[in-house]
Amino acid sequence: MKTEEIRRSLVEKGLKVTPQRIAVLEAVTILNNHPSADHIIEYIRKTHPNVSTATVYKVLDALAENGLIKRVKTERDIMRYDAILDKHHHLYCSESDRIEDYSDEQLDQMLEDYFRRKDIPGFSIEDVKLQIIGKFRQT
Amino acid sequence: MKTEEIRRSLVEKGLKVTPQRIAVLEAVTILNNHPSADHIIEYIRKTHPNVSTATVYKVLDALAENGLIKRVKTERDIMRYDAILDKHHHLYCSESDRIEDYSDEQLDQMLEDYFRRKDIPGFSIEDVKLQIIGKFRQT
DNA sequence: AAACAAAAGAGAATGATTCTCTTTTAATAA
DNA sequence: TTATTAAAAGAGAATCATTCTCTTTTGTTT
Ligand SMILES: [Mn+2]
Ligand SMILES: [Mn+2]
Ligand SMILES: [Zn+2]
Ligand SMILES: [Zn+2]
Repeated sequence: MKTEEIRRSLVEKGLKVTPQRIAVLEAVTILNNHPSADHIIEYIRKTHPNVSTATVYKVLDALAENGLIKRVKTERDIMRYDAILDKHHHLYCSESDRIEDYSDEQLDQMLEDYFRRKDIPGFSIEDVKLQIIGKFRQT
Repeated sequence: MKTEEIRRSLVEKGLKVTPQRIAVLEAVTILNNHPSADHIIEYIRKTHPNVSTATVYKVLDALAENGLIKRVKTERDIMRYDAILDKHHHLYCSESDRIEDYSDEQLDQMLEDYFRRKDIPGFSIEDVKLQIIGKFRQT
């Protein structure tokens, strides 16, 4: 995502264009391994040494609220972030913090079909998330 | 789960039988709405006023490590616990902290079949968890 | 250029959980 | 039954990701 594109997407959402927001959105895009706030702060500070921790959290919130990034839940007490907005699932490593993307339209289709037919009494489904936990082979 | 049964299951796992462990395991069983550590502490203190917070956390860890209870992850920064050990999924309310059990053998079978056929390159699956998010109708 | 709401910065606060250290206790052996 | 001892409990401090509060700065609009 080029800087110009980032500017445009911020304006589009009615968000003020600030260097901090640009930097954070760039960081999440470039650090494409579902970075944590800490990762993002570390990365950003190389070029913007004075960015405050609180600002990064506030920016991440604003971006997530406005659908410019997604939050990725983990087993730990640490939120991770994702610049990929298309529907996809995640492969979680059971022995490290690695999280990889997993897109599978056939699977999504199957689940959608299944839950369209199958009614859960007293409950209306909004979203079905899959956490696929396992081990990555070799590197 | 009767107290005697609890004693037996602790012994079976090689865990010392302590009043605190019995109380916590009883609490998780009786508070059958996937209680948090806080809920459990509150409940236990009615009859065991001197139980320490740290002890409850340590007991919950020990019970979970030994498969006597299960951890239930939430969207929040709060762990919940489950005395039901059979395979089941959870329905998460998108507007409250309510979590209900959802068992669906047909679904499990479908997913198992799917992932037995479908290989994810470089990844070996250990577990597939489903988070079903939505709204409970009426109460 | 001025005005102003929104955003950033600094640092304290929060809160679930973990840690450290001391005391107690359940299990086992004598 | 009593003594031994490793494991567990208790108390309270520490941790640490995240949030909050308050002040200062800045992006956007006139
Ligand atoms: Mn925490
Ligand atoms: Mn927290
Ligand atoms: Zn992703
Ligand atoms: Zn359950």
